Amino acid sequence: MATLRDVAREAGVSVATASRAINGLGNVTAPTKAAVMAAVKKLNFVPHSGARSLTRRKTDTVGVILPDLFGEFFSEIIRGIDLVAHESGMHLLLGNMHGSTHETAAAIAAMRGRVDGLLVMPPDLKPELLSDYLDPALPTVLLNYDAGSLDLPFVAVDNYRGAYAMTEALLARGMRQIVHIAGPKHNRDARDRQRGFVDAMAKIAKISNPAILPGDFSEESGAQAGRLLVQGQLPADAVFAANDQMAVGLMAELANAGKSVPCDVLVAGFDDIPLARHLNPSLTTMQVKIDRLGSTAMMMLLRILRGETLGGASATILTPTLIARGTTGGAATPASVVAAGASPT
Amino acid sequence: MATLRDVAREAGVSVATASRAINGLGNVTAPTKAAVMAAVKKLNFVPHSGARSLTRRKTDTVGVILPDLFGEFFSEIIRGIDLVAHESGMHLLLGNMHGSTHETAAAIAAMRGRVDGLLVMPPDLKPELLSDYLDPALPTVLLNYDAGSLDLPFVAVDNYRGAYAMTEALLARGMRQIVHIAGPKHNRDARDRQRGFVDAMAKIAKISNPAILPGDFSEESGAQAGRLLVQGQLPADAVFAANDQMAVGLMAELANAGKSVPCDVLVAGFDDIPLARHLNPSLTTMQVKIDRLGSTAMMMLLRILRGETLGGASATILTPTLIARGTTGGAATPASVVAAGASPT
DNA sequence: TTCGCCTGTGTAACCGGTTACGTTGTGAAC
DNA sequence: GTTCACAACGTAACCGGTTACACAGGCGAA
Repeated sequence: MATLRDVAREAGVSVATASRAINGLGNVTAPTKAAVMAAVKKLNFVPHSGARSLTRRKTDTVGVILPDLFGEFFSEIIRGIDLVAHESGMHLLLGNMHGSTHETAAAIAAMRGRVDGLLVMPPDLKPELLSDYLDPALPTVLLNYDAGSLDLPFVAVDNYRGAYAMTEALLARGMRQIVHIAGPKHNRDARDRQRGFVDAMAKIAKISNPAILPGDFSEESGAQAGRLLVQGQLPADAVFAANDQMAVGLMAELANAGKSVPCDVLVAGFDDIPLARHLNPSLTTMQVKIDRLGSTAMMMLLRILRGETLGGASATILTPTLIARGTTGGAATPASVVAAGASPT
Repeated sequence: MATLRDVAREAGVSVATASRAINGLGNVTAPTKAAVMAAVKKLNFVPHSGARSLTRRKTDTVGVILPDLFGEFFSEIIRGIDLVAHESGMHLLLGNMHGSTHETAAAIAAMRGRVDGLLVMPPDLKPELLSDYLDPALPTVLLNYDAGSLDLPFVAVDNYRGAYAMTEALLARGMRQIVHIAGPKHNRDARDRQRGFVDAMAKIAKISNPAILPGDFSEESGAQAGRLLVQGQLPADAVFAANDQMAVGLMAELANAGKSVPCDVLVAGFDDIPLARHLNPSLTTMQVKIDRLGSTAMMMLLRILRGETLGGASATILTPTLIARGTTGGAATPASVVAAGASPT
């Protein structure tokens, strides 16, 4: 592989001149520059970004550290980040904390010297731990995590208001026996959604201690809740699942038991996964624009890297929007609707 | 940020000794090593990977260059790659060619000095162009691309045999008027699938020139094909779409027209996207284990990086497996089946 | 003519690690 | 007591770029 010295020798100039010519800095005559460029072409020289980043003290790369997340959520976040990063010529270095606290520390440490900034999504991590791992000198934006006491910029989804709005909508349809299927206990999103549900029930319908079934965001846990419901243990005219996956499991179980949605019971989810609109009936849900989460965070990071101060914009809260579909008898999306996104092949 | 010299000074040793102690090389007494380690802790020193990779001439990073792919396909590939990379302590640098040839060259060039090897998925690129862009000195494995004349290792899906097998299965059910919805003309996968279909029809049922409708892998193009079919332009007892997305669009259109699947017509797809099992009826399809594609490629790359020769294993072909579901009246998967994969939140 | 000043270019010191090689000191063998 | 081998450690060169600074030459003004 050709180095800058090779190019300089070939062009008959010094490395300094070659560097200046290549980087388009001033103080190089046109003929000299042409000679350097010819040498570059001839040796097909590509600057060694590792070496360059050593002196420039910037890598044009941001580290993205995500938990063990697969599926649409993961790829949408990356897509949002990439969209913005690409415009600014930044690269993405992926780190995975694989669900373990120890790995999280390792993933963050491994980024040193490789990245200019960090985008971290630590769903189940305590803020104190997080601040131990994070390098204060490395600009960092948190994804889907309210840093609270920590003074770190973040972008998050307003799960509370989303759940509140969905509950309000169900109540507005006259439902009163609304059952909530909760997410994992330790998960912040799940807790906020549950709070939103409980508060809406209390404030709007004056119902305290509404029915809540346990769940863990998995399809199977939604199915379990469904089995409890069809056994008639719990009267319900509507079910609000803390995410779409559980709603899917729930609906399958209801269908097995001959229960009709939305005639016998309304169903609502949260997230608007691509599957939601294809269910039969299609699923009413709160739409979270996941790619926006990534792109917003990346934009914030870029501004920090440019030395701008975020000021009041150091925290961004994205509000989800309600998508009324068939499971609440709402505007059923025609089955022929065309899903956004490219084909998988 | 503390450097190695800081650590050495703090521990009262030379940089060489500090480096040896930290990297666990021999020739360091226990007390010296302890002193160095104490200094490391005190200054919380983390080696600068950029500088390290400059001398070591390895970065412990592989570049992953993908086309503009979103959704499940994208994330499954990454997941497969990450699984293997993580075990070997390798990092992933993401590059996106954003669908343009020019960007592809840029993405590859930007990797120089940042990565030890490359995983590239260039679905619509001509081999000649590819060889221009690729650095022969940089170990590269191609994803889902048979390099043909180029002598590059690759891992691909046997689209031909998959399509052949699916067609064979439809024929075995007594179908004879099988219509194929093709994918984009320039797409290799699509072409191979079409060939598999045509050959199976010819060899097994002695039917030449079977009916083929155009498509582009999008849901909408599947719906268009569906509209043609319900207008009765073309007699059909089965439809084999070149991917699942188109099958989804097709089925929606058939349902709109009151056609019953599988009573009036059988439907089959290709890919087994997560949605497939949730359709009503559930979709018969060829299952492609996408994560395997990524993990296999990564394993091949690792072997090359370790200096092993791949020998005969320089090309890996993954064979898809037929999943018979409701749309062919086959073993309908119970609706309550639990989907694999984590929840999106 | 001499003194600046400005422009184009070269020299060499970095960036933060790794490592070849040289130096020192210790104990065993003679 | 020498000699030698070997282990522990230090010095400095290097990886491949960037860039502060020095330097040479050309030009206009005094």
